[in-house]
Amino acid sequence: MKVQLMRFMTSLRFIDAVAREKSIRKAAEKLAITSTALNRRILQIEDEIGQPLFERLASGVRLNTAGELFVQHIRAQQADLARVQSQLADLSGMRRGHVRVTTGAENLGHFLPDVIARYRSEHNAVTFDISRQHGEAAEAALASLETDLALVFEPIRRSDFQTTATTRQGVCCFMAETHDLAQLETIRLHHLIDFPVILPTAHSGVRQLLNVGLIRRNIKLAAALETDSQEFTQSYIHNEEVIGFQIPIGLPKEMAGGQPVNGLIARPIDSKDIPQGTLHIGHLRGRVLPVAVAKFMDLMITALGERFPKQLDQ
Amino acid sequence: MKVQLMRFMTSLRFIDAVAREKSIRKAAEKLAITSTALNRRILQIEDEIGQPLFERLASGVRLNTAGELFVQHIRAQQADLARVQSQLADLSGMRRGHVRVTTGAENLGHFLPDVIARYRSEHNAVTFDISRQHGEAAEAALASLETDLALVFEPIRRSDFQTTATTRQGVCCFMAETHDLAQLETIRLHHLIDFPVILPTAHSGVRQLLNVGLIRRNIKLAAALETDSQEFTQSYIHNEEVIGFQIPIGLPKEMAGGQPVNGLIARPIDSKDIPQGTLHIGHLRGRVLPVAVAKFMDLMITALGERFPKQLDQ
DNA sequence: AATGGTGATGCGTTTTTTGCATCACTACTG
DNA sequence: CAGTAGTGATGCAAAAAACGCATCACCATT
Repeated sequence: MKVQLMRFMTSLRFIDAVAREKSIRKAAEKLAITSTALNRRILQIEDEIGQPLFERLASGVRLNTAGELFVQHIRAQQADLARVQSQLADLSGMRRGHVRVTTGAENLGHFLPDVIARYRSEHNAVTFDISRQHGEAAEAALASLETDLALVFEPIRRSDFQTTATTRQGVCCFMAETHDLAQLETIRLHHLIDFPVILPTAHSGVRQLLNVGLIRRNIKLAAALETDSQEFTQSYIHNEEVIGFQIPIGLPKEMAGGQPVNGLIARPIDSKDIPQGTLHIGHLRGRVLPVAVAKFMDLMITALGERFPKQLDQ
Repeated sequence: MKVQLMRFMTSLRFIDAVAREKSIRKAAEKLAITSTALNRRILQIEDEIGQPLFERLASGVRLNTAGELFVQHIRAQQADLARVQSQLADLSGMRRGHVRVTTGAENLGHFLPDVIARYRSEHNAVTFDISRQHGEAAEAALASLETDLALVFEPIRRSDFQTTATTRQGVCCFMAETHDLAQLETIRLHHLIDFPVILPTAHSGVRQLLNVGLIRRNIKLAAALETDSQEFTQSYIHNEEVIGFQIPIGLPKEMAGGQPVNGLIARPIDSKDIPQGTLHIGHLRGRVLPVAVAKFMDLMITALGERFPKQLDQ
């Protein structure tokens, strides 16, 4: 499907590209034009604005204060144009659109793929961008309009993050079903002592919750590895009997329910040891979301409610 | 003196112009280009959008639903660009900008001229557009981004009108200082019976307040004339001893204080007969105002507070 | 001093936009 | 019912704008 690209936006898109690449020549290459053409477009806009938008350095260019303001305007403008296009598509019955979601690692394994497949089965002209960013970066991506929706697990830092739904999630361990601890219904932190574990990376919400519990109970774990790749953790467990950590939404449905899947099994950690965390779905406060984005968000919330009927808050 | 006109906005401005003129040829004339050039620009945009924005009629064109949406986007975009330009001017110390104010007739005589003169004495690179519209039309002008600020005297109808300050205003009569009623400190409605009056037009806030009182007291006035021109009323009073109506903000300061000015004198109507009305200063809810606009609004509120310290609400 | 990177600029070429003339259509009018 | 005056659409040639090449000037690093 060939996307029509609003020619009246060309100069603005170019400026945005240069701002991102911090170099006219590099941006020109990405945009498939010559650096001279791009350079002159920028000079022309700067002339119309009445002041420069970029500082010229030996190594390229950098936005100055005016440029920051203007690029912010450009992005807002692009986002609003996307919203309008989405509305237009909606009223002509085409159900086109584009949705950009930023999420932590937890939701990449099962939740998001499921929801997106479900959404696209009804609206297959809607396309998606999924990017993986932890908490603060995800919120920044919202603010700079680089993404439309964010799923953030603990904590929310910025006031311009508008939460539309949350669900409480307790941390689980998962391990080979032959592991000693697999016998227990619920795991206490002290059980984990001396078993090797794979920890999520430091800036993930799961790790931060873990840390709270470990400090409170004054427990040190034998961290064999540190990664935020759930895939890696899962396949590594087949090689060495380590314990991984995850929240229920990051596990297959049956595993979250306590059943073994592919030789792996999950067990909840006692909430007396580790408090439950909150998974937030939200967008930039004050934005009017494109139709496709709003509908996808609704579906995510519905799906969340189906999986966690008791924990969902709207 | 609009020098450089953001070329990247040209097509959008053109569409806006056609939407306003409801005719490609008429818009083309205003824009000083040929109708063919304008026509093709519109066809091109419609092609990029993927659907027509205008219905073609024998008498010209009219926006369709998609067009309405898109033009709304264009106006929002223009307003935001103005805001950014204003901010850029602000940070380069130029204090440029443009402010569009819509107001009822009350404020055109003294209040707005005074405030604008005061503002421009400090920021003479800021330009103004003053347009005169009663209540509902003023609010619609805000919503369609045709104006930045509105001063509306009674009542506010739309929920997207964001009030930033209000002041209570009681209706006054004004007349020749030789008029019989000029003796009274306060005027009751029944005093007015049998004196000829000049009424404000039906859709003005003052007239509507008057009507409330007249109906309540079951009084009919001898309306010699109906006009919303304060100028006309004032000069007519010199020819025939009629009584006019106005709120304090529409009168010279001394006159509002009870002093005669140029042979005219004002007297308040008893608030038992006619309730006080509310003058609202406001803008479109959710808009981030350009720097120049926001500062001008602040000054208006300050000036309002100076003239009516007790009645001001913020 | 040499090198490899950056953005700016003169100039001829290509692409886009514009204006003129004209068509096709519709509403109104005598 | 024919005539007229208005509308938007389109083919084609001219004008304007954007583009690409070659090159300059500048700066940091080697």
